[in-house]
Amino acid sequence: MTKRQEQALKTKEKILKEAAKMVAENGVDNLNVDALTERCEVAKGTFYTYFKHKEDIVFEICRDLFAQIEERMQQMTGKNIVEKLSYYFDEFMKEVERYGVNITRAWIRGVIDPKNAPENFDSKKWQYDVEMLENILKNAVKDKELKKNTPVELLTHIIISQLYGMMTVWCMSDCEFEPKEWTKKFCDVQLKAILEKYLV
Amino acid sequence: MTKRQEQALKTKEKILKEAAKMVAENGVDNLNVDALTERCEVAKGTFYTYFKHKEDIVFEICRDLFAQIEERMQQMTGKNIVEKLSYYFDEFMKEVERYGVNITRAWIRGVIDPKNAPENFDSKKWQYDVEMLENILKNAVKDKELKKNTPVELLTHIIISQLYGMMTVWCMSDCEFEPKEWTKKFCDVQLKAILEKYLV
Amino acid sequence: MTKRQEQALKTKEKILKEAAKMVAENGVDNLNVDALTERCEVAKGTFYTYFKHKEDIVFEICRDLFAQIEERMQQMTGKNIVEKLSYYFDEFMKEVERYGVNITRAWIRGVIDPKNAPENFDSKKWQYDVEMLENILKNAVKDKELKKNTPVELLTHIIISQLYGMMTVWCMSDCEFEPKEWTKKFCDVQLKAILEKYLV
Amino acid sequence: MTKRQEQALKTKEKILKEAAKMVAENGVDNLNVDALTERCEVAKGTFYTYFKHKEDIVFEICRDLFAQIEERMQQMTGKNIVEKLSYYFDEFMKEVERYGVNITRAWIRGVIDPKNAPENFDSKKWQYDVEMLENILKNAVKDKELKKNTPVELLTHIIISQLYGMMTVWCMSDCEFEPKEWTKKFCDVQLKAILEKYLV
DNA sequence: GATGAATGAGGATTCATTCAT
DNA sequence: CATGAATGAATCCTCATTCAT
Repeated sequence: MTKRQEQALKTKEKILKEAAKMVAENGVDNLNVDALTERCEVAKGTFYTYFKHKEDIVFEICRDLFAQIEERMQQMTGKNIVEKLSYYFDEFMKEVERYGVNITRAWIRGVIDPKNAPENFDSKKWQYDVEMLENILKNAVKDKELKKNTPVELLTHIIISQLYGMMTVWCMSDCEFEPKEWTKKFCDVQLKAILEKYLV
Repeated sequence: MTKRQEQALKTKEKILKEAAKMVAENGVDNLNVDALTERCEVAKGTFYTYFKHKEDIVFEICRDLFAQIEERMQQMTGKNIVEKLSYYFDEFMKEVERYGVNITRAWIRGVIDPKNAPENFDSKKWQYDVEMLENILKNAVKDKELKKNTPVELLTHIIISQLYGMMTVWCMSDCEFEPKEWTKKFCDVQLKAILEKYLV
Repeated sequence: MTKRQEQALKTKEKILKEAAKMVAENGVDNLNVDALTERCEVAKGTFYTYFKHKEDIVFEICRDLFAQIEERMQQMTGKNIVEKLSYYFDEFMKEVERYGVNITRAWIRGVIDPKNAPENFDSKKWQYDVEMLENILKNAVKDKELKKNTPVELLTHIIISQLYGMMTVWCMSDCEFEPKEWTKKFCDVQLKAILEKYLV
Repeated sequence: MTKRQEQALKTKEKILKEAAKMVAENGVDNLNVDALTERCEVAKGTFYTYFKHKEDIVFEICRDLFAQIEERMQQMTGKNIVEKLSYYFDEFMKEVERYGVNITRAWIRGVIDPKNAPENFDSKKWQYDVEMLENILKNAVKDKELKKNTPVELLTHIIISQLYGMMTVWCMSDCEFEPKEWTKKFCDVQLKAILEKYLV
C-alpha cells in the first residue's frame, strides 16, 4: 500500500468514524453531509469519493458494528451450544450498548426495510445475522451436541426474533433497562427451554 | 351532531383511510401531504384542519390498528392465562398481517424513537402495549391464576420483546414467513416454558 | 376567475417574463432558479408551484415566443402564397430578433434534441412549425393557388430548413447580420425559384 | 519521435476516439471526464495532460469531423462550380451522417454560441466553414466561372445557412429523413436558381 | 507523463406548514 | 370549514479541475 492509499484509507475511516459519532449523538435523521464533512475538515465532495449515496455510510457504520461481533464469535471454541449462544447474545448486546441507541435505531430502521438497502448491499441484510446463527447451530448438530432432527431453521428464527425483539424494545423504552442484564435473563430462562429437547 | 360536523368527520376519516392505504402501498417514506390530499380530493390546507403535524396521522393510523386489538381483548373472559396470552399474540399478529408490512414498519419506526412522537401523544408509545399486557398478568395474579410472587414486570417485558421481535423479523424478512404460524410455535414452546413455574 | 387565481396568474407571468429577460441577457446556461426567484421577489419554492422542472420554463418561454407568430399568421388573408410565405418568414424573423439571440439559441438547443423535451411537451417540438407551414401550403393547394401535384411535404421541409438555417447562422455569427434583411433576400431569390413551377 | 512521445500520442488518440464514441452514444450532455477516463483505462488526471478544458475535446472531435471534409475538397479539380458545391454539400452531409446525430448536435450547439468556444479556438468557429465556401466561390470568380460582380459574401451566407438548416432540421426531426437524399434535392432545385444569374 | 485523492463552487428540488380569502 | 398560493428551510449531489506524489 502506497502512502497515498494509506492517506485515503485514513480519510475514509475518519469520515466513517465521525459519522458514527454523529449518528450516535443525534440519530440518523440528523446526519447530514455538510455538517459531517465540516467536522472531518474535508471538502463536501470528499464524502462522495468514498460513498456513492448518503445512505451507504449508515450501512457501513452498522455493518462495521456487527462485523465486530462476528469476529469475536470465532473465539468460542470449547463451549457448549448453550454457552455459545449465551455468549453470542451477550456479546451482541454489549456491542449494541457500546454503540448506543441511536445507531441501533439506525440499524433496525435499515434492516426493517429491504428496499432501502443500497445497491452494493447485495444480500438481504437480515440474513447476515441469520446465517451466522444458523452456522452455530449447524455446527452443533455436526458436532453431535444437538440431535440430528433439530429444526435448525426454526430455532434460528426463534432466537433471531428474540434478539431483535430485545433490541427493538431497548430502543422503544429509550434505554430504560440494561441490555446485558436482560440478555442474561432471556438466556437463562428461555434459551434452555427452547433447546432442551434437542440437546443430545 | 350538525350536518357540518358530520361532513367534517367524514372528511377526516377519508383522509385517515386514504393515508393508511398510501402507507400500506408505498411505505411511510412516500406518504406526503400533497399526494394524500390530492387523492382525497381536498385542498392541502384541509389536512391541517384535522392534523397539526404530518407525523400525527401516522400515529393515528397505527393507533387505530392497535386499538382494534385492545377491543378484542375484552372478549377473553373464561380463558386461562396461557390461552389468553396465546389469544393475544394471535390476534395481535392477525391484525398486523391484515394491515401489512408497510404499516408495521411505520409502527416500529415510530415506536423505536420516542423523540419522534408528536406532542399530543403524551405517554411513551411502547407503554401502550406494555400496560395492556401488564394488566392481563396482574389480573391473573389477582384472580389467583398466577402466584403472588410472579415477576409481572419482568414477564411483561419478556413477552413484549418476543412480540416485537416477531414483528421486526417479519419486516426484515420481507414477509418471508407466516406470522400466525410462527406465533403458534412461539406460544406453544416458549410461553409455557416461561410461565410454567409461576402457574398456581 | 377569483382574485386569488388572478394573483397566481400574475405571479406565474412575472416569473416567466423575468426568466425570459434573464435568458436574453445571459443565455440559458446562466439561468438559475435562485437568482430568478430573487429577482421576482418570490420564494424559491414558488417557482416550483408553476414549473415542475427548471427545464420547463425554457420551453414555455420559447413556446410563448412562437405562439405569437402563429397568432399573426391568422391575418394573412388576401395574400397570395408567395406573399404569405414571405410574410411568414418576415414575421418569424422579426419575432426572433425581438427576443434576441440568447433565446433563439435556447430554442434551437431545445428543438435540436427531442430527448430533452419535458414530459408535458407532448408532440415533437419541431413539428410545431412544420405543421403550420404545411397547413399554409395545403390551403394554397385547396384554394388552387398551387397545383394539385405540389409536393407539399417536400416544400415544407425545404422551407423549414431554410428558416432554421437562417436562425442557426444568425446565432453562429453572433448577430453579425440583419435577420430581416436576409429574410428578404432569401424570399426574393429562393422562395420564388422553389415555388415557381408549382404555381397555378 | 521518442517512445514516450509515441505512447503519449496513442493515449491522446485513445481519449479522443473514446470521447467521440461516447458523445455519439449518449450526447454531449452525458460526456463526463470520469466516465471517459475510466473507459480509456487511464487516470482522470491524464485527461488534463492533453486537454486544458473539457470543452476542448468536444471541439477537437467536431474539428476532426470537419477537417476530413476539407481534405476531400482538395480533390475537386476539374469540376464546375455547381458540381463543386453539390459535391461539397454531399460530402458534408455524408460525413455528418457518418458521425451521427449526437455529434452533429454537439457541433451545432458549440457553433451556435461563440462564447462557449475554448480560448485556444481563436477564430469564430462558424467562420471555419464560411471561409472554405468563400474560397471556393472566390476561386470560381478568379477562374472566370462566375462573374466579377458576384456577391461572394452574400452567396456564401445563403449557402451556409442552407447547409446548417439541413443539419439543424435533421437533428430536430431525430433523423427522420435521409440527409443525402435531401441534399440532392436542395442542390438540384436551389443551388442552380441561386447561382444561375452569376454564371459566366 | 501518469496518477487519483481532494476540492468546492454551483444548483436543483422537496415538502411540511402557514394564512389570507 | 375549506382553499391553495406562497413560503423557505433543509440538503443532496455533480463534476470539472488541481496538484502533490
